[in-house]
Amino acid sequence: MARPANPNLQGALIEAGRLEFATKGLAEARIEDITRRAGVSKGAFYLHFESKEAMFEHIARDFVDGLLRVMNCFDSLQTLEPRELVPAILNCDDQVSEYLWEHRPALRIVMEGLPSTACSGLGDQFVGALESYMRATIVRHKETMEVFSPDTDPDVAALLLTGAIVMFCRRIVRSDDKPDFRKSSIALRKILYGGMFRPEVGRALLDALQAQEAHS
Amino acid sequence: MARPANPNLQGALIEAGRLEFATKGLAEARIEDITRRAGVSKGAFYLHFESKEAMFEHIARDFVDGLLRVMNCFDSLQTLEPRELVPAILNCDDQVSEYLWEHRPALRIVMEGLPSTACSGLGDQFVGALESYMRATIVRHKETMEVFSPDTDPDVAALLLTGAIVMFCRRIVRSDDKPDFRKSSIALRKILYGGMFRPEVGRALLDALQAQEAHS
DNA sequence: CTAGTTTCTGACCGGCGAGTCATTGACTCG
DNA sequence: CGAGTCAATGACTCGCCGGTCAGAAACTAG
Repeated sequence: MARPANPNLQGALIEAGRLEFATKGLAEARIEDITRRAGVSKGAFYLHFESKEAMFEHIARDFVDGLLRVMNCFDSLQTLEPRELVPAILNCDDQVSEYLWEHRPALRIVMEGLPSTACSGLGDQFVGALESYMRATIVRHKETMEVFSPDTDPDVAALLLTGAIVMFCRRIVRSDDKPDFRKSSIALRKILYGGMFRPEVGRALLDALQAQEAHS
Repeated sequence: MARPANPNLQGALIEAGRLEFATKGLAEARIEDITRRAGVSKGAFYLHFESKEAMFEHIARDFVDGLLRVMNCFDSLQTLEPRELVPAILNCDDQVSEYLWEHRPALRIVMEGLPSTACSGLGDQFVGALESYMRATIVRHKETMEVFSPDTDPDVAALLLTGAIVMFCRRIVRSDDKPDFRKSSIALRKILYGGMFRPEVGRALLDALQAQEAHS
């Protein structure tokens, strides 16, 4: 029973924060720049966020949660036959790439290290989450699908995959227009599958990748 | 002909700076903390460095220059027979790992992103330098050595290798005691060689890796 | 020892920006 | 319409820290 709050304010602030943090980082971003970009006064910021760091963490957490949700699509791969596998994998790759591309400012925020006390090692946490997700997925697939060659160490495979993702993220953050994710993803998987999978499975998947490559 | 300057002062400052920057980052590190750690007064800092940023850049550049120098050992691989190759490669891996381990504080500094204006994208520059170094090496080896399978794209191979290195750097920065680099390096190369090299070469190198693995 | 020179010290200054809060004014209800 | 409520404002405060510089200290030459 009084002046109602502007329902878009928090959203506008967060969007402005994403952009400011993405270009300047936590330390260099100024609250007044964020609020100016959102078209409100400085005081309004503190109606929605405890502090600059709180907003930063909010944005980062949001992004990582969303990403992990999207990445769940890899779980559905377990039930597939090898022949259906390649298109399904590439589809997952597309979804993840799309999410990353859509959320570039937040991605950029998260990719920076930040060893400060407040939001200690955000980039680290991000990469760590990716890596353990990849490892878990690989272990599960290794148990249920019999495609991995038996001496492929899930830790090492996870490291390689995560490293590749990190490099992709880097490219996404840096480039101004959308790269051809599909192409890169095929090229990468060709190398990885040749090295990680049982020879017969690897060869089959490689052929399937080749077919997809010609197709697109 | 007057009071002689303390010859260790600059070195002590740099060492202190490395440690402070490594734990707190550029923005959070305080000049007084650096000088206190070095056992000198605040003013002494400005006898040797223009500003905080200048010292930061100095430390980072030093580290990257040294790393690229160490990585030149990969150049000598071109003249080797496939049979001698694996021990030589692992030897190079050891040298690089050793350098990274020795310079952990500086590595940590460089791994953080820093989108600020002053030292824009230090981590980015570092990874970029690594990637283009890897790409150049791969291209050269591809021309002269005939081990790569013809459809291995140097860009993609460089991306994978660089990603792996970045993940290694991350592990080095995080761990308190020295990881077993040799073991990880063998496991990684097993996967990569299976996927990137001509089948006959790949198999030979894989066997050699297996032998090295048993040996250590 | 003294004068001259350079290193090193640390109290001080100034600017900057996070966070505050008295005030304004938009809105609701009766 | 007027009283009451709460969102929103932005001038202000305050602490912090990068950077300075007058002076003390350390040393040398003669």
